[in-house]
Amino acid sequence: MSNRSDDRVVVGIEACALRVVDADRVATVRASMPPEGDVAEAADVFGLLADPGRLKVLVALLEGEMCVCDLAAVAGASESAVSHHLRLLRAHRVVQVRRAGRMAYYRLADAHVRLLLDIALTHIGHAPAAAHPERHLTEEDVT
Amino acid sequence: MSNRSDDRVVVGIEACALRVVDADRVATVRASMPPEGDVAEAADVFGLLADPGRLKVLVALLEGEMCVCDLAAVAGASESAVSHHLRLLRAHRVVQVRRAGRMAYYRLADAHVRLLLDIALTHIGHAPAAAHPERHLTEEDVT
DNA sequence: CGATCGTCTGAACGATTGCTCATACGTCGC
DNA sequence: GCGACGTATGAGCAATCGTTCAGACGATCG
Repeated sequence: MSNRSDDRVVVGIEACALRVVDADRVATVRASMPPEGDVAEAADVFGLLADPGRLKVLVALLEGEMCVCDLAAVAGASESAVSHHLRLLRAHRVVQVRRAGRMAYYRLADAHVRLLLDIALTHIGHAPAAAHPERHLTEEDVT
Repeated sequence: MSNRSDDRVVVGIEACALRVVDADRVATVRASMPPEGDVAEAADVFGLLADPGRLKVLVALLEGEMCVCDLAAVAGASESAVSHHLRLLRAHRVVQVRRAGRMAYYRLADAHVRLLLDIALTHIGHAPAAAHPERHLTEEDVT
């Protein structure tokens, strides 16, 4: 599939023109890429799982429904912070609430998110311990 | 800060004391929760997938290795932005680079991330269209 | 050799995030 | 009724993120 690799092509498919090396491949992959909205939605869902506090809340909910204050205790966060998290998760239909008196019992409402959680936690345990760059970069890895 | 001694309990397991409703359950779930480091690591990985630009790059790499400029063309981002993203992904061992002359060909290096991508994209397509609250909240869902 | 290319990097800025604080709501006990 | 409770919300702030810009690096071409 090697088109002239010395013949750069300039494409202006969307907004800006970028040089590409393998125009055919770019076109193919571009075509097989899910629509912009779906990618954004997926990124959004991943974003919900990207916070340790929220993630702990969700992991706790894997075991069944819980009220806000217990979730806060499990996650080691303030009830206010947990409530904010639950609001976000509720807005994305990831959790569901059941009200009983003044209590609010939350539970996972998205099997697909539950699957993502299971996979992530399963694999993290026996992963090659990729690295723990808390937030800053710790690269220089490529040999 | 006194509490009822009948059912409410105050726990001070970690740093702050929080009121809990079901102390046994909190203890159980707390025990079954993966260690702090693992949760943080999982959150970190999800964070890598939480940006649309980065996600598009990774989805493109699902189909095989690509050079930076082609990835930029596919993702519709600047080559600099893509390079920054690839640096992050490299630091987390999510992608791997192969150098050929002045080109750099990247490819997915983490089967576990590939699985997460597959699942997310598969399910997003035929999800109940949870909602598209771009960034702001669009809740008022609980009946 | 110098010019150009593909890639990588650091600094800086704007946008977004997640927290705390204060407060408001509905529910329960007195 | 009143007060306490569990929860929900908004404002505000500090920290982080993702981008662009400018420039540097090694590799290749003439």
